[in-house]
Amino acid sequence: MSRQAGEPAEADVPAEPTGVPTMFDVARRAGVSHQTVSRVLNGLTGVAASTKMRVEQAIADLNYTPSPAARAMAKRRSGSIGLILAGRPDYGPSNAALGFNEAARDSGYTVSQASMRSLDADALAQAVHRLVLQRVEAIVLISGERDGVAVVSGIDAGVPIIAVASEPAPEGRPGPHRVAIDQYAGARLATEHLIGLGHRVIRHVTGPPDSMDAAERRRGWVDAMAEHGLDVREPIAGDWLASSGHAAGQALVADPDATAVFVANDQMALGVLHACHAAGVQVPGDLSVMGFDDIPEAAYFTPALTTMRQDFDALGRDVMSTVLDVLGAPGDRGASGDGGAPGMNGGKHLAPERTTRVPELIVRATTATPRA
Amino acid sequence: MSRQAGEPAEADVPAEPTGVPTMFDVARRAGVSHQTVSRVLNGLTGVAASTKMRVEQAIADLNYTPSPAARAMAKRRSGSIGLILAGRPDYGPSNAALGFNEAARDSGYTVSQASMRSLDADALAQAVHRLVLQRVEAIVLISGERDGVAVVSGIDAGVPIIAVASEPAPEGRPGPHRVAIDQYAGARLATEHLIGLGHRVIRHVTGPPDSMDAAERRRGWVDAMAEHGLDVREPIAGDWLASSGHAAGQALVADPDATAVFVANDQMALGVLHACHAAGVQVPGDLSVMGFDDIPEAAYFTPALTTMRQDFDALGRDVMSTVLDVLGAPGDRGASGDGGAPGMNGGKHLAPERTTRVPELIVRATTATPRA
DNA sequence: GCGTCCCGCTCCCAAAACTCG
DNA sequence: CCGAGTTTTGGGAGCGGGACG
Repeated sequence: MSRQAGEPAEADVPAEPTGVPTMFDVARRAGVSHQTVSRVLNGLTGVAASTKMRVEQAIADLNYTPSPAARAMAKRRSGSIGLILAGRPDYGPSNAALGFNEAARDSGYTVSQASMRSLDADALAQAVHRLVLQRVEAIVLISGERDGVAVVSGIDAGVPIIAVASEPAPEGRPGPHRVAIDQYAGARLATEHLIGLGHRVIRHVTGPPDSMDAAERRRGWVDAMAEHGLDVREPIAGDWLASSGHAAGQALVADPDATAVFVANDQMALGVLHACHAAGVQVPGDLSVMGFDDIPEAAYFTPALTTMRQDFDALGRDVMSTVLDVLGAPGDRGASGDGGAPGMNGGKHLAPERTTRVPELIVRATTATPRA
Repeated sequence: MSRQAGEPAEADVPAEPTGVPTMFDVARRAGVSHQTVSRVLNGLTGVAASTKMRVEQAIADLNYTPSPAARAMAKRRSGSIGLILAGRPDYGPSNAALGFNEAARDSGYTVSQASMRSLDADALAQAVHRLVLQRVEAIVLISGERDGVAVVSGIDAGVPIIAVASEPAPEGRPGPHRVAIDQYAGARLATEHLIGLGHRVIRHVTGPPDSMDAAERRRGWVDAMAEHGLDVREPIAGDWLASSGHAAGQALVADPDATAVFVANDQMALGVLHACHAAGVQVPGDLSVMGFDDIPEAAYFTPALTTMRQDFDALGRDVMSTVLDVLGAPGDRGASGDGGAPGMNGGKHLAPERTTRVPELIVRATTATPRA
């Protein structure tokens, strides 16, 4: 009886709804029960075609849309996935996140983002916690930091966690599900390209120590060199930023032996190029430079950068596909990964291809045969 | 009575909760009623310190966290804001989104992301629609497209919409709330820097026609030139990508008069630099080049790029601050902007500074006095 | 500080309507 | 015309918390 008094006394016909219409409003208008409305809403069978039509008409008339909160409460499923993007919003992560976002939407999931510039352990743990409070059904972590994944593994989130991580899980502690592009293979390809050109002394500029991608790229370089019987020189440490590439470049130009360098990402390669130019070192005449990522600008570096292209968009989709697998596999809800028999992923959603993607070599103008 | 039969006959003591604990579980454990729990949860007064402590202990013991769905339903507030990031995830938008995300979190809001690579009208309208279905309390659009804002203005979302848009609203149709960095002022600063150096023929490479930022930067360039009595040459059309900058650069090097160029963003400036290098045109000796944005790589272009720095992170925070204002101002819930008296924004949250930010000139090595 | 009702929807169960032989 | 078997539909009890009285 909280209705306003003084209404035209119209028997007991419930007044027209004022705020957002509910299922009951629709039901009344269609002359059916709320239950029937629920049925047509969820596409259940057992509703006469004519009734269904009436209900749909009423829904349209009222401009009714179901309340996600009520639905989530009743079904005990939020229908949303948490996404944590930690660190600088670089080309790779941003694009992977976008691909993931679109894939999630296509699968009917909503994505709740908890991004942050910082990648310290506390902040990360808090982000996971906030997402858990939100009752997301899974958490996706995009941040190549090894420690980040470790932090997250340590949390018993109660929901599956899927991380973009190119390194395999450490023995014994499975941790989150891992998805990635094969950095190791890409690095080998890059190094072999240089070797194939005839280079013998190929140096490497790494990414930051805590980056798994950086470690895998370095490992690929080491293995390729070793396999070809080439000397593995001490790598030069970088941090993904062009500035560190610049510093590395200054060290490189002082190395009389090096005829080529495999730089762990394009931004640093830009820095190297800059240093070479400043020092009068010709690229690729005096030094061949190889990048990694193929950011859109790479083709317009001076000279145009030879690099490894990665399909980040596809990576994002792979992540979502993994989420679906994990969510579809009952009994696997929890932070820890597949402790059971591998390969027996019996979810209703199966990733069409679970083979890891490999970066693609894009040859441009910074690599050539070494000087005679 | 849906309990499993065969339980140890233990009178009628409600069984220990099995799944996620609820308020009632907490209440029982603390020996209070469920809404006393609610009170301490919401920090309301009127709870004895001792009781409060018991409740808190119970909460901790049970590891209880309130259900956001239930709360949303009861309070009729989702506590979440929708974010649409449309188009390529470039440096600017990505960082603004990050800043926004962090600010939203700090304000206790959750952000539901609906991003997409495409920026066509339909996709955008659908994104808005999906967000509305999710009952977000406001929608933020980050995408410099004029049409995007137009599309969104046309939708009666029923919730406030805040767009990053550097152009003022067209007369008559206020549309969404607008927040931006002052592109016009930045462009004037850039142009004046060049003029101050002594350049007379300064050309301009624009961003895509539908970009508001591009239009404002162009307008700034035009006005600055005109005010100094300089000839306003036909601008060269670009699309933000380095490739278009490269094409523009090729046209530029063929222009014997031009001694400087103001390029609408750093990526295109990179393309211009590339073209200059290929054509043997010295920068800044023969041609001064000015960029816009100051992406992290700009300092390592060859030569290092003079450009205008924008604080995207702050922009993101400004957006959130505006959202808070709008949400705090009752009676303004709807897609249309402030039809009322401006300045009287009486929300409980007031942006500390609502003055528009201006980009900052970063002088590096691509600009100099024109050749004699 | 506690009882009570309500938020908007889903699920379980039963009632009604219809089909046929 | 009846009863059994099938649809189609409706009733009511939660789900987990918030606002009053």
